[in-house]
Amino acid sequence: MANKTDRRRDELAESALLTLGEMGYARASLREIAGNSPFSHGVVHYYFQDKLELVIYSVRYYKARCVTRYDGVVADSTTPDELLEAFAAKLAETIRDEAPMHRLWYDLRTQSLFEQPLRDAITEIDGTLEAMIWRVVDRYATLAGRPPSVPRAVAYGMLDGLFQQALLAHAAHGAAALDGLAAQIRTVLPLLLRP
Amino acid sequence: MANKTDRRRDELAESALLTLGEMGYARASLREIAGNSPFSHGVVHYYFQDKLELVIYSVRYYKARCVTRYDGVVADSTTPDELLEAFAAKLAETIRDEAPMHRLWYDLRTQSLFEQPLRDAITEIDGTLEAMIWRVVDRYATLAGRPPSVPRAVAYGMLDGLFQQALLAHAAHGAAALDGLAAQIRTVLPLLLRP
DNA sequence: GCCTCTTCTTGACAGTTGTCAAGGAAAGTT
DNA sequence: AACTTTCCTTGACAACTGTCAAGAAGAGGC
Repeated sequence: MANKTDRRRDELAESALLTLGEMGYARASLREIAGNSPFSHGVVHYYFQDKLELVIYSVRYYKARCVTRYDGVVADSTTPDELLEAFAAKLAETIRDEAPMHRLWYDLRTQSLFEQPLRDAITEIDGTLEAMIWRVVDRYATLAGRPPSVPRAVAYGMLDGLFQQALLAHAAHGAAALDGLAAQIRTVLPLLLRP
Repeated sequence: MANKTDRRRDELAESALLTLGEMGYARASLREIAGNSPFSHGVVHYYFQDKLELVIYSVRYYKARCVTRYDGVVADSTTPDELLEAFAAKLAETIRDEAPMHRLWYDLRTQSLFEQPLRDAITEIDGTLEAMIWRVVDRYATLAGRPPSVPRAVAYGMLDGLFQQALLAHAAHGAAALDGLAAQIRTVLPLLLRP
């Protein structure tokens, strides 16, 4: 019973993510979201109290899957350079394949600066992303036999900034920007280890 | 004549920035913007063609002033450490004093991922911010007598990412986050120079 | 005073939004 | 088969949006 309800919620979340990724948080109306789903617009209020609740549920639903994106890279790499290359490739790949989801994430994170109701959920998810990145950096340090030179928050802030710039460049200049990102990662990751 | 018109445009921009910084791009209506100005809501279309034109004009108006924010730091510092401390302090200060303007900037930059009409203006302004940051890093390198270890775009992406995280932390946990930012800058800036 | 051009206000327009209530359809239970 | 509960659609609501046209208010020249 709760199972079936959650199934529907997930289904709605999946449709919502499509629309949200295409239009952004502000311009994605419930009617548009429902239009990209097998249901009508009224059903949203049967499964969610708010537009906000739907949005938060949806982004949680997405991020829950994507925080494991680099775990394979971490597990499979046996040398620092191999990890670095695999990580850089994966970063570029996800911009290429999931740009709408990433811009949605940055959209919501920025909206959380204006709407408190979003803040807690966003802060929590951002923390899981930081942990995800730190697993990569930490493994990279282990493989290199050198300790990290920066704390978790710094590693995440730096790499997230580069990722965001790459996303912007990808939107502006197309796929060529992705090569730039890989090069940047090759420059930056070694700086995150003590010499 | 063109002078008086531009005067009014600036006046409207100033009011618009107040409202935009408070509500964000999506929820700041022209009526609300005009309500925080000495004029009525119709006047916007006398001086601007669009809401978009007003918003772009406004953010340009603001950023034109604020890209010189660190020029004093660059000009007055005589040692690497002095520059570093002054830069870190200035970063924290502007989050404390101008948080609404910064969240507006990130809001617009993210919206440019969804609305092409915004993209060119945003890309151009982002370039001036990159140049602003590079003037700091370049001067830091000169004072230290060591060359930078990363290109412009990397320096900007990294520092912008840290700044954004600090802005988020400031919104979530208050002014305490600003000390963290200063500490992070002390950690990161030296990494941007070749050993 | 009269006329003209600029500046600004008012009021309306068509469209969209989140929300919700009323009731139909479907599924499950007895 | 009758009844109950769950699920979903439809249609309406009040509020809000960007835009624009009509005309008032003001400034300046004659």
